[in-house]
Formats: sequence, C-alpha cells, structure tokens
Amino acid sequence: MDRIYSCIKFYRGYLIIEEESGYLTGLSYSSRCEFGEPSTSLSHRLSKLISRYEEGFPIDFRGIPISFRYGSEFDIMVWTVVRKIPYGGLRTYKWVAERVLDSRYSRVVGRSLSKNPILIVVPCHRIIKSDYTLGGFTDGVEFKKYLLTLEGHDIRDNKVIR
DNA sequence: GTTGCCGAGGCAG
DNA sequence: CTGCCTCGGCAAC
Repeated sequence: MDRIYSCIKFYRGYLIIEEESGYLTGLSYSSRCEFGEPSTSLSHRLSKLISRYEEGFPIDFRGIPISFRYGSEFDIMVWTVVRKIPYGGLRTYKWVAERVLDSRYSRVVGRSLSKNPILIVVPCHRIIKSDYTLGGFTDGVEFKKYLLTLEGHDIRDNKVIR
C-alpha cells in the first residue's frame, strides 16, 4: 500500500503522478519536478498517453484505473460524473449539478472541481459556464484554455466559440 | 455588457 | 453558531 510519485513534463511545467497499488490517485500540476521519472507500468502507460495527448491526439483516459483517496460524498459524485465526459466534450457546471443533485448546486460543483485530485484524467477543464465563458481553474485559466485548445476548441475573449 | 441577489457547502472566528 | 468566501446562474437594468 505504498504511494509512488513521479513526474513528467507538461505545458510550462510538470505533472506529478501519484499512484497506489495499481491505481492512479493523483495528477497535479507543478512548475517544478520533485520526483523521478515514471517507473511503474501504470505511470509509463499514463506518461505515454499524456505526451500523445499534448501532441494533439484524441486520447481517451477513461480506461486508466483511478481511486479517490479523499473527498466528501458530493465531491466523489461530481468527479465520477465528470470523468465520463469524452475527449473534446464540453459541459456546464449546471449540467453536472443536475446529474449529481439538482441545478441549484452549480456553484458547489465548482468548489468540488477546484479540489479535483486527478487533473486531465478527471477532465474538469471541460466544464464551463452556461454562457460559454471559461469559469475558473485552480492552476490558472490560461492552463484551462491550453487544455481546451488542445482538444480543438476555439477560444476568444475567455469564451468558447460556438 | 454589467449589477445584484440567490445559493449549498466549507471553514475561520 | 455567525459570517464570509467560492472554478455559478439568472433576472433585470
């Protein structure tokens, strides 16, 4: 039950991979790399997918085994719903809220997503506001913009086109 | 386009 | 327990 960390280059910094007994338990962004290169089959596999993803290929991360180590019941439900959104997909905070409880919880959905422990694999960047503006992002809206652009979206003036 | 009220949850005080 | 903030939404200027 030991926890293994590694990191790979991504965007302007690194993605920190955290795994535990064959499950991905964390993927976070950092400007610095505090760990070694991937050394397990899971991290190798993920690393390969991530680099192809960054090259612009439509990568499906839904086959990666994940496990949530923490989070309230509500958080887990939000992350579980969001994980199913396919590559290139776009949904609103309200859409997620309706599927977890009801539409009044859209703001709470935002709070849960701000605590998303597994970036990209749980694609919280595919959640935007109802008026098609981007909404927030813990690691910076520029990063969110980068991910959405990778997936083929056209963004102008902090707003997804069409 | 901008303002203002509403909202559930989480947390500091 | 109260008050304040948050990765939103909607109505109304």
